[in-house]
Parts: sequence; structure tokens; C-alpha cells
Amino acid sequence: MTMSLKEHGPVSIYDIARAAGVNPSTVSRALNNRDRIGTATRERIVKIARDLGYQPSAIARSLVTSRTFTVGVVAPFLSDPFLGKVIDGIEQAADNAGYRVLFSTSRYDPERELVIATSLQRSRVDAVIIVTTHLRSTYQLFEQNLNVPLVLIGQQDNDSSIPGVVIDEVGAIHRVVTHLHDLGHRSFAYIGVSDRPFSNSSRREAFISSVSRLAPDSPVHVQIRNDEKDLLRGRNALPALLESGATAVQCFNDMVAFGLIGSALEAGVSIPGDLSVVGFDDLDISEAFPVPLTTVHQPREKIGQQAMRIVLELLETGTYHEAHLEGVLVVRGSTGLRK
Amino acid sequence: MTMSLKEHGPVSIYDIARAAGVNPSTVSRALNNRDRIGTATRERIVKIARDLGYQPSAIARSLVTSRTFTVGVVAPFLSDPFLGKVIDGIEQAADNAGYRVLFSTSRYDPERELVIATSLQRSRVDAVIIVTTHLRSTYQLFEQNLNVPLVLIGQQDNDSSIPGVVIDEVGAIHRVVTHLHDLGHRSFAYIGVSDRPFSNSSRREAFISSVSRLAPDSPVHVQIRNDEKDLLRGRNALPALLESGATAVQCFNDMVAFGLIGSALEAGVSIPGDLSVVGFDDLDISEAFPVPLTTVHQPREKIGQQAMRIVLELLETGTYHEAHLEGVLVVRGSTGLRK
DNA sequence: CTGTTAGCGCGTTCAG
DNA sequence: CTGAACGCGCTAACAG
Repeated sequence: MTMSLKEHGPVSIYDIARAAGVNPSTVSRALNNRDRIGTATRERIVKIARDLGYQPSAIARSLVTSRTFTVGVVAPFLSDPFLGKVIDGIEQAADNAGYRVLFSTSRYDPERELVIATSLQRSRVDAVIIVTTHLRSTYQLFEQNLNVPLVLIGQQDNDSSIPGVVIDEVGAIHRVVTHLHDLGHRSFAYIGVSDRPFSNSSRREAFISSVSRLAPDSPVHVQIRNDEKDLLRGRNALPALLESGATAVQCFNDMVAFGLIGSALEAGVSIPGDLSVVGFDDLDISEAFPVPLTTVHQPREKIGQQAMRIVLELLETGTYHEAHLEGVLVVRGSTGLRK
Repeated sequence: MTMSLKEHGPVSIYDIARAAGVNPSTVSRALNNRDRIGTATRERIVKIARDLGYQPSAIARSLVTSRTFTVGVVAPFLSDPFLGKVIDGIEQAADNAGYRVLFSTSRYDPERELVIATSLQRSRVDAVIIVTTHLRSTYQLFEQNLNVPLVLIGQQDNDSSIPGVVIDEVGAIHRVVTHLHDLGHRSFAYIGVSDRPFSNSSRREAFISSVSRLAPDSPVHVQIRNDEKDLLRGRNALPALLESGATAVQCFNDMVAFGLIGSALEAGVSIPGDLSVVGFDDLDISEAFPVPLTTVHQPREKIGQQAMRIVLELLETGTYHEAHLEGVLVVRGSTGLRK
């Protein structure tokens, strides 16, 4: 029946020191299980601390240790089905390692990325993980060095050596094209997006170069759309796509593919009878879609976990090992033999 | 051409005080645009601060002001399509108000919710927003008072008066049942989930009571599933559902509905010809699904924004105004006349 | 094994 | 208008 009369803020080690008749620093040692402390007094102190409902102040501790055990995470959005899982992976790995996660969204806005970065600096986070969308401006962050390890998630320039995790999109896309080529397709299309310029051009390039390698004379119809949402981009891409005569199309991601398939079905275009459609990401719904989607599976949680692993390596050893993950082709019902 | 030789950590007001030949406290006043400061010296100091790349330490500031301008957010997952948008809304509103967001996932685990809450206490967040799944245990959090405002997102007991935002699920479900009843349906079903017991029973109760009001003698087949993922729950619910003879079914959420529709189509069951299906949430894909889903639209971003608004009210005035949002019925192609 | 002292970076008195 | 001194809560020296 503890009846503590707490006055102002939370209880501090000073409060419990007084209650135990010892010095605050003794309390600190007792609670941190440090060296050189009497087992008897320790237990007494620990008990008092518990009775008083003591919760150490992370900020006071940080001020002296200059470690916050907090990672800053910057991503375009949380509600993106791809990013959500990636960040879940980060949070999970962070939690396991005793780190907190300070989250901010960049909303595909390169300027905001910079603003956020300085805000995170003020918070003195121990490291920052960025999901890039505009590589160019992100590189600026590295140049104006933030004084904290920075880890990138997303494609990088070939010659850049920034800590981060990358997916082998080129390889994955090549497997897609091989698959489509094997099915007899000889006229292709790529439906991209404008607000994630780097990963978009990365996939587009990979697609085009794979086609020109496997089927040199095949045309590739390309559309880069900037409609409001990915779904709409897919929907609105249909007319021009049909006109192009393409029989197989790679979409930037699954959402674009869903939009495309939806409008195709409405227009009486059969999938995959008239048109083979491939996505990218492998969202949860992709396999349960009425036309199960052939797509490139990205190990989303693992991407986040690997990013956090690199952070920890960097923090503990100062060096790191790159994470190179594979995107695997998952063949389902949205691709088929050329008519 | 500033060539500052920074040694240890980030520059502090002390560094810039020395560089300006003034006292640290003067720097503090100058930078915080406080009263009583010479315009001349202020500008000089501001310039030096900028040149030195000064970033105020949020933790040092917090230590003295005992305000962190940080809200803790606890939710089951980030990757949930419903929660993602809610949290985006929180982050947006927080950012606008100059707050940071410290995020943790509870993974549908009531115990973790408690652990996280104490962790957030250590971080001295100014407030906590919780997306509840197990109301019972969340109430414990309030009893063991955290010393910070706590705002709830999700259904509450009728007699509880905890700050939070609630959706009028009862009303929304009633509109669903009315819609189905108008279509001629007289045999119903509800497919629920086991890991979000509170909102599940809330929806189930609402459904059953609405049915018994509108069509007193109609049977209601109920399944509460605990398969691995929501999609699977929908898929696996089909056999027993068909056996029950129900012609209209309310699913816990859209994902469950997608799973159900997918397996129904595969089994040759026509939607909505043989079976009318209703979801809950109105995800982005729901309207683009090949069988466009009739569902209850939840204003997801707004939910998050309102939660943050309550936080700010609580922090500034000590009181708050409840947020009561409506779930609106969106009729699409997955419901139709009873055969 | 424990108490003392100092200082992390900043805001806020209170004097000048 | 500005400088000096103190304290936020805690850890890390250094004594004892």
C-alpha cells in the first residue's frame, strides 16, 4: 500500500537517493547494475525505485552520454504498402536492439528531406535511415555531413559507395523479360511514374536493355505517368497502351498493375489472353487478386531489417557490410502465352 | 569561406559565444528571438551561428524546459493498410505543429503495449497516442497514470470517458444492414477476426442487432477466424459460409472481403449474383478491385489528424473536445439483389 | 564499496 | 541591454 505523494514531475534518482539515505550517484550505479556496489544496498535501492515508480529520464542520460539510442527514419509515406513493411522491419530490428524510432515523412519532396534531416540533427539521433526517391538531392545530405551515420534504402549510382541496402532490380527485371520472351511476346511496354524518378528510371532502363538483348527488334512502348495516385496511373495508361500494340507490359509497381488490369477488364481486354501484365513489389493482395499478379517479389521487411543492421554495425564498429538483396520473379496468372 | 575546425561533437551556444565574444546566455536570447537583445548583436550572433552550422540540442533544451515536443505513437503495425494512413495523418498534423513522432508497434500484443508505454515514459514524450486493439489492457495504462496525456484511437466502452477519436461503427453497420435488407436479403453472415477482439465484437454486435431490428427472424451465421493473415481468413471462411445458406455477408474489413471474394470466384460462386459481400475500411484498392467492393469508408487520415488535434488541445488547454467521425457506406459492385 | 565533484547544453533568474 | 550563476537529471571521474 504505497502512498507516495509525488509533487512535480516524475521522480528522479535524487528523490530515491533521499528516500534511501544515500548519494544520487550511488543510486545511478545501483540501477545501472554497474560495478562496485553492495548487493544489499543495491536491492534496497532497486526496491525503493520500483515503489516510487521511477522511470529514468532518457534525455538527461543522453545529455551526458551523447547517445540517444534513437534512429531517425525518413520515408515518403507510411501508407505506401511497400514502405509500410519496410519500416515495420526497421522498427522491429530497432526494438530488438533497444533503439527507438523517430519517424518523418518526406512526401516525395526533396526539399522536405533536407528540412527533416536538420530536424533530426537537433534531436541528436544516433543514425538516420533514408528511403530515397530523389537520389540527387539525397546525396547532398551526405556532402553536408550530418555527423551521424546515414543509411540509404534504394537504388544508388554505380560509382557511389554510400552505406545502404539495394535490391538487384536489373537482375529481377531481366528475369521478367526472359519470362515474357519465353511466352512468345515480342512487343513490350513499360508503365512508369514520375514522382519516384530514380527507381523509375532504374527499372525502365533495365527493362529496355533486357528487351534489346533478348529480342533486339522488339518495340518498347513507354509511358511515364503523373496522375494523382498509382492506381489511376495504371487505369489511364490503358488507351495509349492498347494503341501501341504491346502484348506484354511491365508496370512500375503492383498498384499501377492493379489499376491497369481493372480498366482492361472493364474494356473487355482479357488478362492474360490479350495482354500479359507484370507488377513489382508483390503486395499482400497481389496473390489474392482475382487475376493473380505475376510480379517481382521484394523482401520488404528484410530490407528494413538489413538497413537497421547496417546502422548497428556502423555505430559499433565504424564499418559495414553492404546488403544486396534479390528481387525474385513470382509467376502467377496475369502473364500467359502470346495470343 | 568559413573554415571552422570543429573538434568533438556539434557546436554549442558556448562555442558561438566565444566566437562572438559574448556570454552564452546572450546567445540563447539572440537565437530564441527573446526580448531585450540588441538588434546589432543579435544579427551578429545569428550569422555566426549559421556559419558554424549550429543546431540547437533538443535534448539539452528538453532537460531544462521539460518539454520534448514529441508524441509517442503506439499501433499494432505500420504495414496495415488502414493504420498506415491513420499514422500518416498523425505525422502530418504533428509536423505542422512542430512535433516529432516517436513510433512503436505493439503487434497486437497487449503486453507489449505496456512495455512500450513505459519506454515512452522514459523518453519523456509530451503525449501518447494509442491505437487500441485490446481495450481492456489499454485501460490499465490509464489507471497506472502515465503522467502524460493519452489519446485513444478506436472504439471505447460506452461509459468510459477517455480522450480519443471514435468512429460511429454502429451507425455505419446499420446502414449496411439496411442496404442489404433493401436488396431483399434475409439470411446473413458476419466474418470476424480474433486478434482485434474489441473492434471485432463491436462490429459483430452492431451487425447482429441491426439484423434483429430490421429482419427479426433472419439467421446470422458468424465466424471468428484466427488464420495467419486477414486474406486467409476470408478465403477459409467460404466453405462454412456457403453451407450456412447466407446470401449477404459483412466482413471485418476489406482484406477479409478480398480473400473471401477471391475464393468465391474460384469456386464458381458469383459476386454479387450468389453472394453479396461488404467490407470495412475502404482501402485504396477497394474501388479498383475487379469486383468493386461495397464497404464502409473510414476517413483514415482524418482520424489521425483529429487524434493529434486532441493532443494539442490537451497540452495547451488541459481540456479537449471529443472527435466523433462517421463511417459512410459506399455502395459498389459486390452487393446486389438477392437471387 | 560509497560519497564528492564536475559537467553534458541550454533556459532562466537576478544583478549590473 | 548584457553578464554571472544556477539548475534540469544523470553519469563519470576521483577520492575516501
